[in-house]
Amino acid sequence: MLDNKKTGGSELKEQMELFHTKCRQANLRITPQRTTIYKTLIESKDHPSAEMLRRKIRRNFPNISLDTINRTLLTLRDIGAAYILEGSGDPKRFEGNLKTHQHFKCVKCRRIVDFRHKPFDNIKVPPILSKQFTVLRKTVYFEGICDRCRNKK
Amino acid sequence: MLDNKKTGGSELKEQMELFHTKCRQANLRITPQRTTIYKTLIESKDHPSAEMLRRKIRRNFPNISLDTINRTLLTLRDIGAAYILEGSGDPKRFEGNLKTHQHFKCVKCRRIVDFRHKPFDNIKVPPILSKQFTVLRKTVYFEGICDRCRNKK
DNA sequence: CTCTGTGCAAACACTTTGCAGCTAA
DNA sequence: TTAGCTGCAAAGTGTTTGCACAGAG
Repeated sequence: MLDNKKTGGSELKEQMELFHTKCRQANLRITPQRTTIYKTLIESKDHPSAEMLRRKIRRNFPNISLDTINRTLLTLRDIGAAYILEGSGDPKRFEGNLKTHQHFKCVKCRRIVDFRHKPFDNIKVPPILSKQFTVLRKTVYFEGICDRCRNKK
Repeated sequence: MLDNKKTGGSELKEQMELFHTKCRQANLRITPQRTTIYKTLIESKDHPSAEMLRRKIRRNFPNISLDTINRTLLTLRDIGAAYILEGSGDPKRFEGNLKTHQHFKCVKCRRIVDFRHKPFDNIKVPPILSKQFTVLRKTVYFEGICDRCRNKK
């Protein structure tokens, strides 16, 4: 992370215990695979895909299968221990409206709703970014459950 | 779009002319397929995927192929007439760090960089959204070219 | 002992690529 | 005429699913 303070070394152990508690609460078994996958994920600073994780994990755990990693990552998301940053697996969705606006996406039905909230129109690129990168697009993004899906069940 | 003003009816014609100009500037031919795809895209309020567009277009243009739609959409993006909102086609990328922070993504190498800009930590959900939807995640997101890729060429 | 998790293989969905024929300019 | 575009088919990549066995609780 840009501009990051060092995180204490014993924090990891703490986080793993917290994770195991979370698993028990969700009635999930604590398996070596699950533990390794979670540990490798939170130690990774590169927002890994399943395949990227597999490469790291296989050094110590040669027989782990990609399916297990995929399934486990989705499980982690379901219990709120991780989230998907990028790449829905769903098809690409295109926007042709170039006027500044923002988006809300329903995680259930995948509907994407445009909205316009003027205070978001002119968010500034923080200097820490513009110093290093060329920013081409900036946006404020919300995700959740839409009215239709909430009313369904 | 939530909270939208009506757009004038003749705006479409204007936009199509602008598009054709853009094509000529980019040395792209103006084909019936391209015209239809662009027109259908900007008339769609649902951020369509290639497949969703195909269904709409096939009513009037039964023989259009999905590949053409896919290719054309990428072309539209390349000339800046559209952009990809969602679904990179790339594998899912996971985040295990649940502390509030923001992301920058390089569109060339797909590197995702964390950063922290405190003013973004507590963006408020606009009432127009919270009235209708349950917001689970909110974030400020930047996209562009990272230092490494810029220095490469 | 029981029931969830894992690994394997197959199925699936989406996207990309190569190529021959077509067409806008 | 000729470069770029389209449609088709095949290949490629990532994800999901069904099933039998293994292992956590």
